[in-house]
Amino acid sequence: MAIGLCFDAGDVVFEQGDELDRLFVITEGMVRLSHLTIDGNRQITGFLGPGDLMGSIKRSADAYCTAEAMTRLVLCSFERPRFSDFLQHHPDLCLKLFAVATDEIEAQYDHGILLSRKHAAERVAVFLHALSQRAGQVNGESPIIDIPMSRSDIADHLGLTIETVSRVLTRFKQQGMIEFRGPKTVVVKNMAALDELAGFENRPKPRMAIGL
Amino acid sequence: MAIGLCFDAGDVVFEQGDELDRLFVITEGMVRLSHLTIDGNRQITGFLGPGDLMGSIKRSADAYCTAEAMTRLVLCSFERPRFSDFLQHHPDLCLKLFAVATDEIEAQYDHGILLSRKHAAERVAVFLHALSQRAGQVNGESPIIDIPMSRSDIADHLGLTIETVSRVLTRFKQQGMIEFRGPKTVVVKNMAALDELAGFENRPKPRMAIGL
DNA sequence: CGGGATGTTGAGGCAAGTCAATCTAAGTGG
DNA sequence: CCACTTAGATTGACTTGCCTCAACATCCCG
Repeated sequence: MAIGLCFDAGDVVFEQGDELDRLFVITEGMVRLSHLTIDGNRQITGFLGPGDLMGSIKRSADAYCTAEAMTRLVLCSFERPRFSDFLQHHPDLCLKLFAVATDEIEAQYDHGILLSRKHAAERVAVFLHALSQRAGQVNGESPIIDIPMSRSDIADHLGLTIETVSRVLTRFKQQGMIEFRGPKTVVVKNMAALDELAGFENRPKPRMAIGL
Repeated sequence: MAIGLCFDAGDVVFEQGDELDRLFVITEGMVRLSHLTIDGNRQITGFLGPGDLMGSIKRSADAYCTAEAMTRLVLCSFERPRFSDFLQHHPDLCLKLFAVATDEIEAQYDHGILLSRKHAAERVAVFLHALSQRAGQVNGESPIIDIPMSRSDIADHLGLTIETVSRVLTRFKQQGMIEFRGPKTVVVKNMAALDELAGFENRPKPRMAIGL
């Protein structure tokens, strides 16, 4: 029933508009989900990692997003009809998945607030905070954050421009909050200040994400 | 199992942070869902109407939003544990609900794009478009839209200020796109122009919404 | 016919976008 | 190993759309 799949960085797993009747669980690597609007804007709806779910989950449908491998990627693929059958016979799992979906709705509410009400610096702070959380390593002081995505990806995720993202990051550097080890690696020198800026709402983050 | 409930306009059904172990199906009337951030911003996460679902759907949790009746309101209330049991024994319904949840995720993706990339005029156009859709009456020409919510609600839903919402509406009026019959009733004189502005993506809208 | 809530209009400022010019990093081939 | 190329990132000057603040108009309900 399940098929293993491998992709290289940059490969497209599925494309927006593709008729997709399949869903995936990420085993290894990271995925970027992006959506193009008719007026040519790209929105990064999310970044997924190991354990996360993506693809056509409800009835068969055209994919909302394009899914691209950001790193070497290992996936587990399921045919949706079979998966639906499976869920029919495992109602407990179905309920769990439903909970994951509602968590994602809440996460999107939060993201909407970020997009509509937060300043550029706050958005970037939230983003860095989320990255450091994901890394999981609570390196007491000065955690090192690896930023696997481009400035353009960050901008399209946070509703900013690459220039603004760049400017905010250099301001953070000048303020001594962070230090750079190359443009894709950051050392957080003042986590408290970052959390303060992020306006950290102490809601526990769901351990599993979902993408469409 | 199910209990009927009645509210007057302005009544609070449940409040953000309340421990909520109950979910509701709206029978009659409209509900406004709002979320307050720690920095004092209010975000209207959505407006719900007849047939829509809201409340604590996953595990018991503190409510994310405050739910207020915008009109006289009739609800059907369910205890979550019993509802979960019910779902356990009706996996087909569980799958349907899951589909509703994923529709909501998509809707939130779209809303995020609106909040991050669309101009004030486009946002208001999308909003008016959605209102006219909901009304359902495809009055060939010049549909009449009833706007049950305040400018403040609209602003907090679209990530704008009341002043900007007001300005955009008067601009629409000056351009001959709409006409006012009082501040809460609008006649659309040029639907094509409105759709154009809204950047109408021809995705079929889900018939059922969900709120947390 | 008040008076509070809601909506509109105007003037001015600012955060972030746009446009454009470097700077840097990472290849690539001679 | 080094010039050359190219994509990505940074920085700067300028513009602008929306927010802020403030005044005014209108609606609604006792």
